[in-house]
Amino acid sequence: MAYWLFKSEPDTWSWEMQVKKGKKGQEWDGVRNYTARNNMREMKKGDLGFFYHSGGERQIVGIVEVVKEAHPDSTDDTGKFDCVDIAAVKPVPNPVTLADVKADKQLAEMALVKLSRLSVQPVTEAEWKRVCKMGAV
DNA sequence: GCCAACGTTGGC
DNA sequence: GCCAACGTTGGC
Repeated sequence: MAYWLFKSEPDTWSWEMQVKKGKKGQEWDGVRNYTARNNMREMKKGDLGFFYHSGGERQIVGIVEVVKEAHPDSTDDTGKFDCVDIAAVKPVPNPVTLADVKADKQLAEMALVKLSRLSVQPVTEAEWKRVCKMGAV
């Protein structure tokens, strides 16, 4: 089991929109970055991820599950990019903000801090547990 | 709205 | 294959 973090501008694709898609989930399409694509290719069905709102909110608001492994991105006409399908699992009762992550010594090495521009990031098991604890999951 | 970080593109 | 120019992202 691996853990990930999906970033999105809430104006473009929000947690609320993700929840409305239910258990069937939704293609995480539109990614045009090779590192992010490669991360998605590593994902297995059943892997879990955080759902992070960038922009004005900057906080982890929910937990998602990979429901379909990497396949060609239907919105990409170059054939270079893949995406996975993810479904909302449950909200984070106490959203963990970027400031919270930065202020926590155990999370200082998180990709969210170190690789702030990467839209699909790996999360270690230790980081996962720590954020879940902070978020009262 | 600015700016730093960084990925991508294109000329050589 | 290198590197400068450029565009985009995202935090502040």
